[in-house]
Amino acid sequence: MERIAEGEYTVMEVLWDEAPLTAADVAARVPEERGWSLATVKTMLSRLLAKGVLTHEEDGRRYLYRPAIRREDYVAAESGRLIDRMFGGRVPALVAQLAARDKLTPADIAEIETLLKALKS
Amino acid sequence: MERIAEGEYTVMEVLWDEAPLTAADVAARVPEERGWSLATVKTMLSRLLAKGVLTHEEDGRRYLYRPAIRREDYVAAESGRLIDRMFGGRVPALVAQLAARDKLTPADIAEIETLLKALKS
DNA sequence: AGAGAAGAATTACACGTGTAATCGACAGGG
DNA sequence: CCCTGTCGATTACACGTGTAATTCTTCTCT
Repeated sequence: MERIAEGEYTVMEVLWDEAPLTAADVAARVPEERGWSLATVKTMLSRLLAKGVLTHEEDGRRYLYRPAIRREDYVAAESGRLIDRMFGGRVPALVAQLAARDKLTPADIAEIETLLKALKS
Repeated sequence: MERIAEGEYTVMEVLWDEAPLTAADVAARVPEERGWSLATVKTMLSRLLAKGVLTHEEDGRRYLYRPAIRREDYVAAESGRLIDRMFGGRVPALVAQLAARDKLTPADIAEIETLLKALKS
């Protein structure tokens, strides 16, 4: 699967959330903080099309864009890459890391335990 | 903390594993698959120095390089970024993701459970 | 002493990315 | 029917990154 840059990912998020959308609609939904012009958003859309992670269909003289890949798939691929690179592919090493850094609230812990328990049945 | 590119990270790994090292030593320890020339490794070292994540001390007419940041710190920062970006900062969402993708072996599950149990005391 | 090896520093260059501006086509309002 | 705004397409440009080669300096061996 083609890699998606960080800025491009912002655009994908918009479309994963709601699709299909026109370029203008996407621009309107991109988080304020990015402060992007419509032109910038259009560049992103072209590049994402070129990467094959978006498709577009014509709607009069504009396009409606929609994701060509599923968010879960991409997220899974990216998480996998990180776990491989930084934790030797060992998920428990990641969890240990988070624990050591106090990134786990008691609620998180409980939730994860429930989740794991369900897996074993 | 300065961001470290993927190739640069390879070099950091070498030095986190063993330091201080000369440029030639680092080059010798970089994984074969990268197929890097000594020149390339030296470029990486310079850039990492410029980013402030390495330090060097003189040893005769060459340098000995060593990490200026701790691996755990960098790994924590990167994992945090991923979890924020892709899982809205929710660790359980990440774990659920991994579970849904069968990324968790029974051994992993057991290990994580033990880990979490230890946290609650 | 001179030549070659070994180091770091400098320069190179293509590709991806963030961030647009500009261009050319067309549609709708006056 | 023409102007103006709206589209997508094309072009721009600087910075980071992967991947070196070249240059300048100094040490060492003959």
